[in-house]
Amino acid sequence: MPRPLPPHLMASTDGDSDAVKAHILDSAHRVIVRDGLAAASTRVIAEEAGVAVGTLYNYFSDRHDLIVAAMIRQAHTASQPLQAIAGRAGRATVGANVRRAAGEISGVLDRLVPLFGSVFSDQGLLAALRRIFGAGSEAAGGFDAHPLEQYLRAEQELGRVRSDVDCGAASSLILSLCHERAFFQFFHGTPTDSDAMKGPIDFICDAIVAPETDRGEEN
Amino acid sequence: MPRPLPPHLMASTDGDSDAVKAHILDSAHRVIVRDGLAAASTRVIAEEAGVAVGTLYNYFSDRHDLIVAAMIRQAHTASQPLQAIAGRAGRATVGANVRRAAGEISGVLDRLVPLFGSVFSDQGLLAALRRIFGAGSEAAGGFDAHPLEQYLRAEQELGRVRSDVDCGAASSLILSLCHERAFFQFFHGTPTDSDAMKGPIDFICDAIVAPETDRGEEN
Amino acid sequence: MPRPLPPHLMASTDGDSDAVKAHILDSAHRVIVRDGLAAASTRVIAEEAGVAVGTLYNYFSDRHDLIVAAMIRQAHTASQPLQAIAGRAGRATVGANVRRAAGEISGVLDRLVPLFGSVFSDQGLLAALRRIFGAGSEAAGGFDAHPLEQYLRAEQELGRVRSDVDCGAASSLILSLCHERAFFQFFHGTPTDSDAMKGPIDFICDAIVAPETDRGEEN
Amino acid sequence: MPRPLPPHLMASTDGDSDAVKAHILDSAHRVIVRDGLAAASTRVIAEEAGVAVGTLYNYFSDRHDLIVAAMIRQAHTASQPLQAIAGRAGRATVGANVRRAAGEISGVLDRLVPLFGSVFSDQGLLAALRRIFGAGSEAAGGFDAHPLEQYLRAEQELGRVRSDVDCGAASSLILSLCHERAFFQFFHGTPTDSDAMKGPIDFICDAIVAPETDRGEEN
DNA sequence: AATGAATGAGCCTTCATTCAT
DNA sequence: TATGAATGAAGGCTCATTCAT
Repeated sequence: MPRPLPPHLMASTDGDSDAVKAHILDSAHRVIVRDGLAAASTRVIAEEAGVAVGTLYNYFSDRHDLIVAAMIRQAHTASQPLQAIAGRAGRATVGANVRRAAGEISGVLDRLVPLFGSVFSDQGLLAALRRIFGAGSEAAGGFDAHPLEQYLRAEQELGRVRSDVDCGAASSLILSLCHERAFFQFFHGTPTDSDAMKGPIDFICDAIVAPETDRGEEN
Repeated sequence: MPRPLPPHLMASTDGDSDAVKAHILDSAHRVIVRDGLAAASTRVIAEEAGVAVGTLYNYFSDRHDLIVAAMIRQAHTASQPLQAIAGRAGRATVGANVRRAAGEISGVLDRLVPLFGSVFSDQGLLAALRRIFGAGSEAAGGFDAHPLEQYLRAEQELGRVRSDVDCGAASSLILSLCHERAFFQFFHGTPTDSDAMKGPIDFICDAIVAPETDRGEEN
Repeated sequence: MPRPLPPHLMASTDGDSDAVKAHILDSAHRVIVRDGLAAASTRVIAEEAGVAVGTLYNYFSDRHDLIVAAMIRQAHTASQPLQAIAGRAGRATVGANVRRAAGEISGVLDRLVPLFGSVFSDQGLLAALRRIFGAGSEAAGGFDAHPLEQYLRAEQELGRVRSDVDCGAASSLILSLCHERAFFQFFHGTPTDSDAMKGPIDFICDAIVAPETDRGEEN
Repeated sequence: MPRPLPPHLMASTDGDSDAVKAHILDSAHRVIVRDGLAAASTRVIAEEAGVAVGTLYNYFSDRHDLIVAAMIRQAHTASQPLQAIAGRAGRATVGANVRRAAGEISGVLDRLVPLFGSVFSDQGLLAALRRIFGAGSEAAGGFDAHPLEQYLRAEQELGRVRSDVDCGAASSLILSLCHERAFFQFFHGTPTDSDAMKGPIDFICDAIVAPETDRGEEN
């Protein structure tokens, strides 16, 4: 009854303990997104991962631990690419950059919302995540809100965003919008109308873009 | 030997079937908000309602049905007062009205988010709600987004909101913001800094208020 | 899936809740004595009782509670008849009465030792029983050691037991002997040689019986 | 790649297979006494011994085998010193020797009872021990009852124990008493009142000591 | 002859649901 | 129509055991 990992897993992880752990976390993530947290039993997660139930406990102290780890892992890996947003100041146009950022943020949230949405049903899980994310400025999705705000401030210094604009406010509005859209999409189970965010984003761009710079080139 | 309802319930419902149903739904709501959906077992709900477990099945076909009904009921009763927003056009100032509306909407969402948040952990529940709310314009919170938009349009007709403003967009941004704030508050378990929304709301007000009308009185 | 109790149980308990509880406790007792505490899983106990596993939890808060209750019940019902020992002073001969008491006590211990012996393997159970039996004079078997001592004192007053005898000591020795014999019997799994206790009991009788009274009739 | 034993074990056992075996058995014994048989899992025993779980199986065929061996080992080593009792005949006084022996036997039983008590919860274990101890005169504690009886017989030959005394009976009573006290102490979890056995032991001494010899010096 | 990850049966417990009363 | 005991599937978790290294 002991056996090494099943061949397919052995092949993809090369027996590396961290790789197996990551594989299990990804399996858990898949199950939660597909069937909901309530259906993410240890048995189902183990099946999805192609290991025995007991094996899970060689890597995590209990289900709770596993679920939390899966969420954190996704939050980190998914939001990683957003760091690039801050560095685009001065290139292309502000409007284009903001729209692109909104699209990227939405993509990230489409992956995180189904995961973190589940958390609200379980007080224990919620408490654990609260502890982990602390009272900092981290968003519920686990990603840092700043790259977009940083970008806007940089553009403001370059004179492409009006000097009287509250960049934090603008950033918050865009993020809220993306968040909301992701929740709606998950709630409805169907892809959002591709330009559902167009109106609101235009509204914000119109309000922040400095007159001389982008006028005329913006949509 | 069909006993009557327990005295206290008999007193408050007068034996009316709908009143008993409402009482059970409110009990379920209380349990979900207090302990999370995962802890809202039939036994706990029955205890909260002061009836026997079996009694629940005289009013609802199963737990699923009961939970969904409790959510819908809350969504309706809680968002009811928001209808008043639309009728305030022309009174006070646009800025004041918008801020007041944002406050009211936040209050409603503070009650709905803990309830609807739970839904994402259970695909079955989610599917049921999707069916009920349809693909319409209803917000995830289950309340209609329109009163605020209607208000803004009315002000636009009165000339107190700039004619080039996309009222739908502005309304969406405000609602997203309120939604986000409510989620954060629930996620962190602590009341949000009272003026966390101030910056973003100011941003929007500045962008929509018509120059001649409110200038000077607005912050 | 609800069903009333199975017919045979319904017949013997008449649906009385206490009777069902007692039936379950007796089933648990049977299992523990037959297979050992380690094998007394909820599933096995439920099977022995002819009910579903879940039913156990309608009567006991958990397995621990059930096991402890089964032990206490046995201790009480089994040791009940020993109270009669104290009242036999002055009848028959002291030797006969002591031998009879030893036999009765042995009979009781034969039933209790297999039950209470198990307790030493489980610190939690042991702690629970310690709490229940307190630090009083109650014997490990849960029965009060006194009836025999009371009997000896009564005989001493009647002059049939020598006035210089320490009745408490004599009683302790007899009880220890019975206890030991019961442990041995259970340990070896075979009935003890019927007069294994004869020598030691004779020893004690010789030492306590007052000369004039029993001499000649005693062995 | 059969690694060597961990350094600390290598140091204390010198790699000797029997020494390692003894070390493991002692570790098992410590765990059983400290936490109870139920808590003596292979993992815990291995940790206590400072070896890997798998290593246990290089020395014992299974957990059962290990536990039984640990018990036997303790029974032997612990009761070893009792052999000295038999050789004290003629020295000091009978009363003093008997009391000393009782104290020594109690000390041994205080160590064995927590170990053997566990055995009654597991029919398989019990059966194994029954097989090993056979139906001989070996006590449940696993120690030979004879040294004390031998001592008494020797004193009888020396005339210091009355010639009409049944030495086997007296020995049995003393052993039973010690046994009982050890069980009580373990059951209650607190050290027994130091002279709880005084009365009964006095009772026996009074009954066996030959008049001329010890009279006057005995307490 | 050491290691410890993998295994899966089995344990205790909870839960939605039913139905005799 | 109110009740709540009975049910058994399912959940989380532990454990003795094996075997590739």
